[in-house]
Amino acid sequence: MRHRCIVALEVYERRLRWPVASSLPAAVAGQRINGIGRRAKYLLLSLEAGTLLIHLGMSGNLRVVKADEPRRPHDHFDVVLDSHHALRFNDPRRFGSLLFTRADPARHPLLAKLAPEPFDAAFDSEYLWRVTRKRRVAIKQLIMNSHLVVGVGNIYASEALFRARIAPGRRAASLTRAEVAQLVRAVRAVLAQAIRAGGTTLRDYVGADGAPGYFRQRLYVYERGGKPCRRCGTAVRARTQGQRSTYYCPACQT
DNA sequence: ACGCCCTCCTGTTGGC
DNA sequence: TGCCAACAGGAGGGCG
Repeated sequence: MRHRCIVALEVYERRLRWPVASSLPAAVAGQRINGIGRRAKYLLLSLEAGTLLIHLGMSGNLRVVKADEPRRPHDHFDVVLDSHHALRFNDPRRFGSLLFTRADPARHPLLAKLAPEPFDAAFDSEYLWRVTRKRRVAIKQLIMNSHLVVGVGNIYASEALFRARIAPGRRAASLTRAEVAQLVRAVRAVLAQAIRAGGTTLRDYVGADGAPGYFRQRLYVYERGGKPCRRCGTAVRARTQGQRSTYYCPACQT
């Protein structure tokens, strides 16, 4: 992928989370991929003239396929490479996005205000302590706020809080210093383990090679409502917070 | 600045 | 079996 040239960008469906700019194929055709990066959940393909930003949304996936592989329903664009392969984006719900910027991608409006990465030194317990003070919002919703910390989606928010033994409905400001420190460690641990397992396949998620992620087998609470807690045996509870499902153990998490 | 709620879209699941 | 509502991995935006 890296150092490959983009032969063409073929867009089959422009109606993604943000409409795909019609100028995009011409802007990236013939460009070399100088580097591949990531910021929060945006994939960054660094080209000579700018940067392609790809977001998978909830149901998107990106796979490397042979360029002549027949298209399937919900295949929305192909980044065709000079290796006779294509980076193919499929997304039934079309919550994903494809953007291009000629400027520093960090200054793109969608990236400029993003919080530190969980593995950055800047995301430490002092930082989380500071941003949780005076916040009335529930801690689970706070750690899913990408303006405060990025990368923590609905699954990992429940899992991190379980591991930190903090009830998801607690107001952020009620956390003690010790709990904040524990939560920073838990967020990092959960994400590190999930990455190692290849992610979490609930239904149809696959990686670029088509393989599912195996972290689902290691989930302690997510999607386990009514089942016994893996630590204490108490029935795991399900509830809704901010229109998202939340799972927790009422005994382990306080 | 903050918190709450809505929205985009399609596919699957579960209840009746 | 069929129908329909609820729900699903994200996150920007509007409003009070």
